[in-house]
Amino acid sequence: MDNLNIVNQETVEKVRESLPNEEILYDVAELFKVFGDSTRIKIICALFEAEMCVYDLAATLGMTQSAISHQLRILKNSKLVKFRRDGKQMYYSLDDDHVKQIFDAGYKHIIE
Amino acid sequence: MDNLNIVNQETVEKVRESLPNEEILYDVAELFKVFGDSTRIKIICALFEAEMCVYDLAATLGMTQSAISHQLRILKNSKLVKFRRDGKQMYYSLDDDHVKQIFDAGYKHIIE
DNA sequence: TTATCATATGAATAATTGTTCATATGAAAG
DNA sequence: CTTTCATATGAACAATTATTCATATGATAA
Repeated sequence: MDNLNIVNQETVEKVRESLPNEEILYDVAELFKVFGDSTRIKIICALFEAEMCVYDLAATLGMTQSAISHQLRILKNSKLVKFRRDGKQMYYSLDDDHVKQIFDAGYKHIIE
Repeated sequence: MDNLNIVNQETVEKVRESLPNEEILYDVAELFKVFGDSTRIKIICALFEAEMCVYDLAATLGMTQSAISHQLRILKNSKLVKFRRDGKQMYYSLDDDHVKQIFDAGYKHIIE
């Protein structure tokens, strides 16, 4: 990738300087990837309403316990959900307001 | 998936009623999926600064013209970018403010 | 301690997806 | 019209990923 064919050198330089660093952009993309799956979006939406245990989430979404649990792990790893134990159940809930803000931003784009 | 083992029937019912419809959630997930790739996030970030032609985007990101073009097509299909011709070049730019709002929401979560 | 039950997890599979390479397209310049 | 050049696109490949099935874990209840 040489520079011989660059059309607008100034623009390229300006943009190169303005780009957030590689690693942050990678993390941002990874974060959006978590939102980029129907099952996880449904889990997130469900948790806007109430904290829920794994089996109830599965029943609500019509999916297996295992599938939900795998997806919850991804949400956990991304620090989007937190959980607590109550008796035999693990109750999951959203970790912070950012989740709602991110969801809403995307949701707005779709419904408009 | 029967209801025999549901732990909190009321919660399940409340959440079932509150969930946005299936199709909208699917579209929301599809939208976030577009943001969930490093290359596309970089393209989006670059276009925050200036409209750019395909080759300059490729040069800026250190990628091939073909890879960028393929990703621009995905951004185009999602109505996130628009474009115009100027001479031999196609100049791409962001289609609306939602793009920035969505990006910012995710970016905030990462840097905090 | 033992049995039970909700949840977690590993392996396997199918599907999706990003990049490359080769080539097509189509507007502009000659 | 013909050539050139920027961009677009199709096919192929490798990598990633969501779900399923089977089973492990570990807290609770007995």
